[in-house]
Amino acid sequence: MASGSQRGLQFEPVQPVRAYQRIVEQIEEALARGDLAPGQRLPSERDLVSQFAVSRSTVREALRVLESNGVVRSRPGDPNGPEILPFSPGPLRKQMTRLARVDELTLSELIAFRMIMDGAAIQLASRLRTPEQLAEMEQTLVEMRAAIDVDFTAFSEADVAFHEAVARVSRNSLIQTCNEVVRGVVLGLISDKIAHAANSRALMLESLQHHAEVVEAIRAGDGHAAARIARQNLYDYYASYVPAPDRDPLRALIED
Amino acid sequence: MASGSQRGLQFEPVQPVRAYQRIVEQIEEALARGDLAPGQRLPSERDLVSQFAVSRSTVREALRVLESNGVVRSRPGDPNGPEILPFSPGPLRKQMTRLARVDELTLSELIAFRMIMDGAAIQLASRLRTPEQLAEMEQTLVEMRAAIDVDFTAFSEADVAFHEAVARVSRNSLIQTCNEVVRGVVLGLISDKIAHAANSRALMLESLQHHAEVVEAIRAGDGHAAARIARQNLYDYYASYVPAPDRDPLRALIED
DNA sequence: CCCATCAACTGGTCGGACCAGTGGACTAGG
DNA sequence: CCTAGTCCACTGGTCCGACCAGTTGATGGG
Repeated sequence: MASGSQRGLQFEPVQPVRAYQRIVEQIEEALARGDLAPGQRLPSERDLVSQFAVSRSTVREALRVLESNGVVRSRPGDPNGPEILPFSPGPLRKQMTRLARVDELTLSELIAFRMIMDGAAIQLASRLRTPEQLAEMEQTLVEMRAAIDVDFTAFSEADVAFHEAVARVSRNSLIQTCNEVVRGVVLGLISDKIAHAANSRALMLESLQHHAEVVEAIRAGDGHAAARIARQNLYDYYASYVPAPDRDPLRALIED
Repeated sequence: MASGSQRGLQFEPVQPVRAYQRIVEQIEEALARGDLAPGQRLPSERDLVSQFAVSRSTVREALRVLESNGVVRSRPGDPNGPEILPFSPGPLRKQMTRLARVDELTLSELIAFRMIMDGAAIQLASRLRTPEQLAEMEQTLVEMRAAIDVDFTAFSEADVAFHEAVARVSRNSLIQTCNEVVRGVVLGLISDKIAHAANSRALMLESLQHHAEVVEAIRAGDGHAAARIARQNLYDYYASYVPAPDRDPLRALIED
């Protein structure tokens, strides 16, 4: 093809590379190469000024970007200079929260995502769990039961603890983070509605029952059943807040 | 509980909140509230200086952070001021890549995530697809077959097109984006290894065969089978790059 | 030997300055 | 009337110098 032969000298749109960006790149490269490791310190801003041969404003803009990406942390007065941080999922979480908060995202989509993630985590957990971890999960069940007589928020916290325990067992930090983020966003959207629910005690009891069944299936090592029950539980718990026409995809995730 | 009664006056560790951070927060809040929407413009830096009552350096540091998070874009000379950007998966992918590069995220975890997401997308697609969308998927299969005789990268591109078509049908943009991001990260990690694989043609043929089976299951409306085949395909495709002890959780996602 | 003092740094913020661009208004030419 | 060219107010990018509050480690007195 004629156009194919020209691919070699195709031009790319050129956007100006700003000075602070090249500083960020240099530091990130040094980090990728291993010349810079977590725990080490960067030279002070004024030293960086002379090393990079730019003004302090430029150095500071680069540092602010690195800081917001979780790469370094600056503390005023620290004579050792900015610290290289170990990698943390914090910024990833921030980005995912942003993604989940974009208004084009339906409550239905969020809950579908939770059903998928939570189901997968439980499926993995029923295969990978140790006896101690199983005991840990059962302990969170006890706490949930106790929380029913206290408060809805207490129950909600215990519920979160259960799901976090499961996510830990899945040994997949991506699942863990996604679950955490989506749960937070969903709760932010409808926590007020749930709190005002009339028959909350009945809901809590039913939810507890479902969770117990999940743990039972995990104990038996039946990941498939455990995941199905978990998804069903999420559906029962949230479906009433989802507009009826949007419930179809959720049901598609339950039926096998 | 005694400690429980004190929870009300528990103190939290306080770290200095810098001026530029509060600017970032205010703008992000306005965006979350909907007072600011993609496509709109921010006032010029000098206007922001007077609105926030801080210096231009501070405003600029805030803008640099927002810019590195993909929230705004500044162009020199633009009289309309910085532009609010629509959400882009770019920064998300950057963070995930960063984590993957330091083994904070295992290749095994990434692939497990892909198996989960892709499986779920296909399960949803087999329920929600229209006849036109089914035809669209079959079209991508044709392109994959044609690409086998061209190039591995061409095949890879066609494969991406297939998965994107499926993700679209799932009508869940969260799944869509997550899939896209993780796929990009995985490819960045092992694309070079795959390219050097000896029997790449055999692999491509096998992969095509699997994809065809998936489409067949989608046509039949058997979401469960379709998802299982898809996960199996991903496992066969990537397992050899995963350290043997890490393959156990992946297999847990295939067995039902 | 311990502890209070102090001075040399640190990062955070400010204000002003200059530059190379952009884009809209304005004007001369059709 | 419309078009094409010029021009200028304003944009963001960068630099400079200054001040402040805070930390830290050395210093010196008990």
